[in-house]
Amino acid sequence: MISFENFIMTDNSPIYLQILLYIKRGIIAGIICDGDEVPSRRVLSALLGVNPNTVQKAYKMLEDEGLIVSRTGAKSSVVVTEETLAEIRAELLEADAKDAVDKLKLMGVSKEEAHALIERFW
Amino acid sequence: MISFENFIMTDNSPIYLQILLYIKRGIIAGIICDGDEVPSRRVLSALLGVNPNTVQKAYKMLEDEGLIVSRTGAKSSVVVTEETLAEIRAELLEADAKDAVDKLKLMGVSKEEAHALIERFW
DNA sequence: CTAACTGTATTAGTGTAATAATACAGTTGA
DNA sequence: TCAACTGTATTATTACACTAATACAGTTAG
Repeated sequence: MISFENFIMTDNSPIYLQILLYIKRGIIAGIICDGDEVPSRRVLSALLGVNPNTVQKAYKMLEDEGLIVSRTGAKSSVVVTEETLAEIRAELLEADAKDAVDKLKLMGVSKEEAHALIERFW
Repeated sequence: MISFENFIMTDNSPIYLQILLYIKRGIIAGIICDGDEVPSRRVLSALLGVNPNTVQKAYKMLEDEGLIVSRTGAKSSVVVTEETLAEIRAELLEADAKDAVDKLKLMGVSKEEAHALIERFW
């Protein structure tokens, strides 16, 4: 059963996307592995304090991407292959790094300062 | 007149917030300075391909934060004091760095890899 | 077996982002 | 002066995120 301990609700982006990204990042980190069970829609919605439909939307998108399998009545679990792992790693890790670099550059931060910021907030 | 050359529409966050943040980051970078004129609501909306009301919403929020001054009929311009500069710098620069660090950590990236990513995408 | 859980689906309602079309008041430069 | 710009405001409409309540079908552990 995968954990949502480190899940933090950030603003300005849809909750279903935050759930989706949290799971994808967990997969990239190797914390969430092939075969791991995800919490049921009802359980996770209660845990996060959101509507079951919101969780369902996130899970449905994950299923459409082939990252979880669901069947009526049974628990849903994670599916990770080498291909999908490489895909989402390229999709997220690089996107996040690029996004951060862009923002810092826009604020006139030098590369040295960027490294210092990494050190400071790590 | 401040420029929107480097403005890129990123998804999943409201356009009016993207406009607001673009201007704040420009102020932090020192590219947008006290007294600089901002494009009129109609001009900027045409430039970005969005509705004038969307720009107005961003400008209204900037005015509420004391970062621009507007008066009917005249052009609006930026107001930057040492205090507001320090405020938004702390608000944005640290938030962006912290956000990036959190995301990378969540993906199991090491501090060394993070530095490498900065180098790669700078 | 069956109760308690699963996933899935539907309908209705709320709030907000964004668009569209106007209107009006004030400023400014030629 | 006055036309062309400014800011500001209003109303209506669309789309989406989210909530709420409910229903039904299938699974699973005791």
